[in-house]
Amino acid sequence: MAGFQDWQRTHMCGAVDESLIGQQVCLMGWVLRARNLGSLIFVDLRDRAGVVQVVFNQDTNTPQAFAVGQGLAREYVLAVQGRVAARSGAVNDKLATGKIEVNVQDARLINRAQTPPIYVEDGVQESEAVRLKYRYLDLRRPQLQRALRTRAQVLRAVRNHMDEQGFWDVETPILTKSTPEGARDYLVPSRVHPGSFYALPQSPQLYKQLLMLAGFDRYYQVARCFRDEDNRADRQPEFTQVDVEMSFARPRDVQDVIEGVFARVFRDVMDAQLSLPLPRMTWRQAMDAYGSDKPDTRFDMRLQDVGDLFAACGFKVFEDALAAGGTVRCIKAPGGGARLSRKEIDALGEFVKTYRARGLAWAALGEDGSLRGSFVKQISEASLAALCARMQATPGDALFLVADKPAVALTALGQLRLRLGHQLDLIDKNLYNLLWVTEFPLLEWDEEAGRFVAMHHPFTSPMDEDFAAMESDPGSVRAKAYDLVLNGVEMGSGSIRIHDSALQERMFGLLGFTHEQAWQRFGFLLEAFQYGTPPHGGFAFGVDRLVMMLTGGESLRDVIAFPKVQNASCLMMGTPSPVADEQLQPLHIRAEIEA
RNA sequence: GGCCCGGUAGUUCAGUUGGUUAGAAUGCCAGCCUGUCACGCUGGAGGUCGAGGGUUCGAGCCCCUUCCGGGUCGCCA
Repeated sequence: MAGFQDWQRTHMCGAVDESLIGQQVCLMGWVLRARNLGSLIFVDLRDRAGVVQVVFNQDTNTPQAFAVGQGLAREYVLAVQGRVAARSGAVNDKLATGKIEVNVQDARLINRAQTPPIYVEDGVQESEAVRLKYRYLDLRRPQLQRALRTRAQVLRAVRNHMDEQGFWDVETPILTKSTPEGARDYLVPSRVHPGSFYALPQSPQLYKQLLMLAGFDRYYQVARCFRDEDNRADRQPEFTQVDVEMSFARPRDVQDVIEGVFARVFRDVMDAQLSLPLPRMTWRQAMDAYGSDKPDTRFDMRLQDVGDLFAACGFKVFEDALAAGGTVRCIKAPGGGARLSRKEIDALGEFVKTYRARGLAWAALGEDGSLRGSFVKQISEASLAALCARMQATPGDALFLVADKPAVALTALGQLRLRLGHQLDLIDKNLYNLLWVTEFPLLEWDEEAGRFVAMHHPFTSPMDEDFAAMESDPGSVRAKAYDLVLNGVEMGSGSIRIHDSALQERMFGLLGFTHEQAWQRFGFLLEAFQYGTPPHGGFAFGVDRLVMMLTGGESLRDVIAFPKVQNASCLMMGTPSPVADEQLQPLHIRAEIEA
């Protein structure tokens, strides 16, 4: 291996084009594939810019150069000097550089490679476990390179915009304080303080509020956050969010800034125009119409309240649910919904049960106008007719109903709506539907804990109009909280914060904290609030999810360079790992693993 | 913590009611090949059927336990 120190790379492989025909180039890259025809060897040479064909020829190459070509295998690192030429063989339409090739004049093998366990090509079928173990090889695939390039472009667009809007990028600690409420913390033991622990931040929430108190006025940060909870395709234990906070801001002021950032990202990265201001709906409207606080508005199929039609319909399931304070909601699967087979409908019934619905009632309107379904024989004709009228059902439609507690009925039908939207292919994949969901409830009841918990976080301000109900009817209080939703996925959330010490204590009271507990846990904040706190509010949105949406990825693993798997381990490095007792001793920790 | 799917050659998979020596494709190795581009042709090597236990004359296949990967409910202020 002769090395390459005295060679100067002139072009990226993927950047060689017809304009260079006749010119001398020096390329360096990885061997995607070598086709050895004996005295003629074609090599697909790859770098991050693309692939180009280089040709070794026994008749024209020096024996030394040709020997390099003969010794090549996949993923070897190669340097070639040669002349760009129009293809003397057939043009390859599948290759961006398919009209040209590089005829080798000299070549050097820079490094060899083991036979790779995966193919470094898009559209291959290796299991994700193998790909993640060899992530550095998987990352060579064009698809992942594109995704991470998009990610870099998104971050650049965000930073450019926020800088231009007068926001200062301030870093906050990674070693921070464990707080109750919220997700489980990742903990870091202190060597100097035996028995004490730092926590990795779930978000820079309190720091950014204190920065407002400190007069920074407009702050943002690309912040890494950590949550020790079970993962999903769209949930990683560590993730990146763009964290924003503004002083003297109303909800609309924050939303304007965030809309601006998203418009900038769509313009710079996707070359697409967002129409501003974005649509808005209240949380109540979203739940009632879509059965979700993050509605996918790319298709209609709205939920309807049909409970009033069934108070005395003769069908015990509906009547009992209503009598127990429940509700009956309905969606209409249009055109072709009635063609769903019995087996498919049974599967839908099982599906809603995973969301705690007791069952799924259905009715299908045949092309001849006849009605069949799970409850049509047990219900009065008048109720059926009223239902069809309310739902504006036409032949070929199917109706699905859930009768249950409101929260269950809405969620189950909302999820069913999404499933049917996909199953019946009602979703235009080219749309990017962004919208605000506003006026979230301040609190939600936690059955397990037997108390209210904050829906957003405990620092969220109630709406002024609802102050009076805080103690008398806490569940009805709305918050100055808002989420940004893209195609049914929560991009981020924000709120106007409490900036008054007394109101903050009132809020802690609603969460069941005594005065002493509140001061013990958040004393630094309550004290800080006494030193002249400006009204303030902000927002945070997930970079990983946004990039996933923009690149059409199925999982956050597709847009994070070194992701973790479901059980939060890294298959490549073997993270986490046990440590030696000698490492634990200075930390005053002894590991005793429970059986 | 619950539920569902999966684990067989380097890789992707097939493997019938439990029955001789576990197959295919691709990759890999060797040889041939001047216009290939998933090059082609000839030949060859390659297996702890995730692991442990059980049932059986006999287990890739049946049962139990467990590990690993994926999805999901709970959880994720």
